[in-house]
Amino acid sequence: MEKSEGPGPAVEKRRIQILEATCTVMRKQGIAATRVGDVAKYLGISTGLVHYHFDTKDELLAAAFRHAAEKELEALRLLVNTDGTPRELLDIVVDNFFPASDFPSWRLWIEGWAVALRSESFRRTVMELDEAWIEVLADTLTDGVASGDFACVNPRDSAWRLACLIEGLAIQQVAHGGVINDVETRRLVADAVEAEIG
Amino acid sequence: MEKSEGPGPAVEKRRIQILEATCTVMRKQGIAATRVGDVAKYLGISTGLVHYHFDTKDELLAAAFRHAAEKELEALRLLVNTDGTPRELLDIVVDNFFPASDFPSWRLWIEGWAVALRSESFRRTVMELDEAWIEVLADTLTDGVASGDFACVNPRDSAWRLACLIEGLAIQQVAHGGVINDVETRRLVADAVEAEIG
DNA sequence: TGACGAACTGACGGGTCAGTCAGTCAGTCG
DNA sequence: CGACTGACTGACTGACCCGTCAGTTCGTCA
Repeated sequence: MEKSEGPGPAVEKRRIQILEATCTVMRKQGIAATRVGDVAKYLGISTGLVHYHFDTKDELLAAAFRHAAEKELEALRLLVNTDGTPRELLDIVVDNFFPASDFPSWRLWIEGWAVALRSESFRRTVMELDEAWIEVLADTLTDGVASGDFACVNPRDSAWRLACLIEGLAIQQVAHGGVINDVETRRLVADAVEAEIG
Repeated sequence: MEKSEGPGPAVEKRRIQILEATCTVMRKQGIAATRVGDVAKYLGISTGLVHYHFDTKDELLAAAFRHAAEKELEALRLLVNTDGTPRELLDIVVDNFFPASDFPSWRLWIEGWAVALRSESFRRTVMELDEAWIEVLADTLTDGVASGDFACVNPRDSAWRLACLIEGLAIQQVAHGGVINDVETRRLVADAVEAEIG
């Protein structure tokens, strides 16, 4: 068998298994409080094995974060890749973005932004994935403008504003713990959406 | 001298000195990477003395964060407490909020939100201070509406939307490191401000 | 002057945790 | 079969760092 074609499927399987375990632990304990030992214990393997697949803890955490974010993005793209009026698709995207729909993910992102301040690999991941999200929103708006459903002056600007608004609201809701409630948040976003496309 | 009136001025002075040193270290190294020893070394004192004034590291960090945030808020309130048209005051508030005007503070806030996910004392501080900021913005808008300068349907809603938009943009700019540039950010905010008060 | 306590020191205990390493074991190839 | 390799273990180490504590200094008050 040819050996120069990189790691075999068994190794790749183990890598992914470790990545997903790391995601689970990160979601439960937070990125900063995730220990290599916790990941190993979760899988019932040794810490040595984790280090066999990932040289350093930082590398492990960054890879796990990217893995989680890419899976989420892929799921969103699948959702948008359906038939539907521009308005329906926009609602799907905004709903998916929404804090309430998936608290753990927002918690991960909020921590991710903080880690990105000091870690180059996190910074790149967070930047790429965050932009990709906004790109999906921008495409949806652009399509709607092309079909005459929406009347944005500048769809890309609208996408950035809506995305950033939702991020900010997510922080208020997730990190602060419900100063502003879910209903109110949805109303604020809905009004902003109307203002952008109206 | 009466002793039951709490700690003397010397002690209070030392407490504040330690708090501000902690802020400096936190700004430079980040909250998570701030050690008690670093604060002590910065002031040329022993770690024991830091613990003499603050029982635990967590208490120190939370108090330092609150101290910094309250000082910033006070500065903003002073700025707004001047004469000026509603429009001028609004510009002052928005400008002060702005990422570019004070990167280190935004970095501290971004980390603060992440820490708030796990720390009750941080959560309270971040929540109170964040709301106070938004309150200042809301008051400015409300005054403008009362005087007939602005035409917000609901000034409080507008304040929340603008504040969250700016927070989201700050993350894009500070954590990601300039995907979106300063000029573009200002334009996005300016357009949103016009839309809200127009 | 001497007692007293508040402010302060610096060495140290104790716990945590990332990463290492010698060695085991199962599967594969010649 | 026997040599070899790659996946894996688990005990260990070395570093880090929080919080403690016995002891020192110094100002104040009786």
